Amino acid sequence: MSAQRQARAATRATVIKAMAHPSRLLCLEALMAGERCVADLTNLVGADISTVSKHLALLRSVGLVTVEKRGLQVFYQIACPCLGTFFECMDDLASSARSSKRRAAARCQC
Amino acid sequence: MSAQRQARAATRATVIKAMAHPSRLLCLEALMAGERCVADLTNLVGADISTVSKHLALLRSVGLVTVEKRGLQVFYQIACPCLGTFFECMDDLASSARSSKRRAAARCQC
DNA sequence: AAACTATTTGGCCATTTTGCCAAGTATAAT
DNA sequence: ATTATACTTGGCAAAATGGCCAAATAGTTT
Repeated sequence: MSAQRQARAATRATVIKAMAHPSRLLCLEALMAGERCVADLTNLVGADISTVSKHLALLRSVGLVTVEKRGLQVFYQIACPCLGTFFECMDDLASSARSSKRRAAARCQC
Repeated sequence: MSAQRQARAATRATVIKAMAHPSRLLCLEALMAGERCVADLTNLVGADISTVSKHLALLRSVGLVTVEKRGLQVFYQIACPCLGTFFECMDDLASSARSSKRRAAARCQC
């Protein structure tokens, strides 16, 4: 019974961990407006292209994005449109966590 | 302009990273059914109580859970009920990512 | 006040994650 | 065929995480 829960938690953690990085979130956010090639995302993130490529590979490995190669370029696209809602929710949480005294009433409304 | 995006991505990453661990997800899941004390969560997770305590402190630091001390015990409670929806979404993603050939059509519907 | 219970904190080591550079692969252009 | 372009992969050092034990803290009970 608990083994199943543990397994599910591990699976979820894999996906969530893949999102848990500023550069990867930046990519996901950009991709929500439409597909982008690696060079564009690299420019946006401001890191080495090899670094960004690895970040994207990770997102891909958990299914958060899909890939399509056209000519020399590789275009990445989000696979989970609902992320937008979730991100806003995280933003709300973050701001309430920042407020001087965090009280129970500050819970999110989503 | 981009500096603001970077900052927001960093903030989001902090919150999401806090969720990105099997034990912490297990705790969040349990807490969705109602508050729990550290001992209960420790029992559920199956790690040292000091380890679980640190996991909970992290969740608390980003505002994902709130705390209430009553007597000797400390009760943790989720601050963001919408997590349930999000987790299901992650589950869907994970299963489609697992399916033999991952195609664009396998995108989530949430 | 002493002993006990529930939880947190401090260290410390093992493991994982990041990021850059260099090298490799694939497709296109000359 | 060569050269160029767009990415990916391998390798390695630096930084961040995770987990246990021991010690400290806070609140209870005797």
